[in-house]
Amino acid sequence: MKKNPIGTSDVPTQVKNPELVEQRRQQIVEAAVPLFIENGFHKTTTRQIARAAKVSVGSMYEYVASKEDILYLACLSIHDQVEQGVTQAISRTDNSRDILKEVIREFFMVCHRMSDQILLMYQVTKSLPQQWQKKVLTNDIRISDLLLDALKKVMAAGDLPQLDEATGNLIAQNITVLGHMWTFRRWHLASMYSIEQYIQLQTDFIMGLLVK
Amino acid sequence: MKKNPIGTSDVPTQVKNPELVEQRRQQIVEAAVPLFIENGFHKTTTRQIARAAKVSVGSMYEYVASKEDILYLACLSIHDQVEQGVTQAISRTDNSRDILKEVIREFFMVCHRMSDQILLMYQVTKSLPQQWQKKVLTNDIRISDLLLDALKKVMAAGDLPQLDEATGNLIAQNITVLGHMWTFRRWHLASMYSIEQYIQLQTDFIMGLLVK
DNA sequence: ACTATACGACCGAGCGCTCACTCATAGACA
DNA sequence: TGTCTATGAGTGAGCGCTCGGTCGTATAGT
Repeated sequence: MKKNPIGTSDVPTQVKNPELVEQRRQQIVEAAVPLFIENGFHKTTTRQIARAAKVSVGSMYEYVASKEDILYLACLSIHDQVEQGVTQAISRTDNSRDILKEVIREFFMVCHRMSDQILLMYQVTKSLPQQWQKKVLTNDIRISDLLLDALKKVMAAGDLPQLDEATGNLIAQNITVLGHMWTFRRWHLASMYSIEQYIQLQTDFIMGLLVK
Repeated sequence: MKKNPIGTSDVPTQVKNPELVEQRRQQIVEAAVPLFIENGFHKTTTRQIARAAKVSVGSMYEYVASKEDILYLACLSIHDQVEQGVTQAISRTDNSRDILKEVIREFFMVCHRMSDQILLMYQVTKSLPQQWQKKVLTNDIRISDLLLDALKKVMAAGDLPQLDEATGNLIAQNITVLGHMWTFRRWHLASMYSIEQYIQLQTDFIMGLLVK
């Protein structure tokens, strides 16, 4: 089930050989993402990307129809990494007690590691062609759904009160966003808390332990 | 204490008359913000802004040194509106019981009203000149501090357990971010909850009523 | 009251340049 | 020889910003 989002995507290419497409696109995206993070999407030029990817401009455009395509591929790739990180983390903690707390911790650590990339997504989603915006947003929600699964497991085990669908869903999304918060408020948060403290406090907050 | 952030700012101008600067800049910003929201900062041209503001390009550049200046002024203006909304809301609920809940509701309603603008800020902050990025981020934190004040009032009234500084601060920031969440996940959230339901559920969540 | 001078806001054609994208050609491999 | 991939100089559309100049009004001089 190693479905790769870059090769099999809805982005057209001139090149016949699928493995080559796969490989070159990875090359391009891996070069582009740091540039986007550093300079932003709009200030990054296609020449820069090509140079960093060690491909010629012309060649690059064999694998991609526009600069925006690269951005889209980058979003897919980032999302894929986050999702992998989360699923791995979840499977790793599957049979422990306190699954939820563990999952929160692991998810937050993923956010911590991928801080810059997640932040990038917040900035650029609106710059994508309409048709892809929705796709990227939907992807984002898939992550929340993974957390929701964990939450449901805990509920099923009877360690939590039964919550209705709407409430459970919201909590899952809250966890996601509080993880992201560490990325887009990092500048300020990190001056007050270490990532460990942050996780600790937020976990307590989520579990409803802080107030009352 | 009607300190206006646009006229008295650190953005240089060629024009001598301060009131005129004030007025024209407002004109420009009011024209620019909807364009930025609709097309993004980079895809909006200076000509478009000038046209929408009913000023000539040349004239516009008498009040502003660069396109980025306009973005900065826009950020200041948006922040100012949010802050005003929040302070007004707080003063309005000052002597009621359940201050915190009221403040949360009012803040969330501000986020609801200013959805597009807040979303814009998330996208563009990184496009600002370094020197102003920090300023904008710091502004953002001032809002959290307003919420923190409300929280402290409640704690002082004994209606909440005493929380240490670090914890209280985090809760205030969480409230802020959960408000913002309604703006950048609105597309998905609004399909499940009305703003009223959202406020209700999030308030319960924040007050620690949902879990356990 | 009339003219001369100065001032400062306003204007918009156009300059200089950047950058996404193309295409004619070359190379690799079967 | 024919097919697929690689190349990078070239192109032109479009952009932010400038600058020489106009015009309305205030002030000074007579």
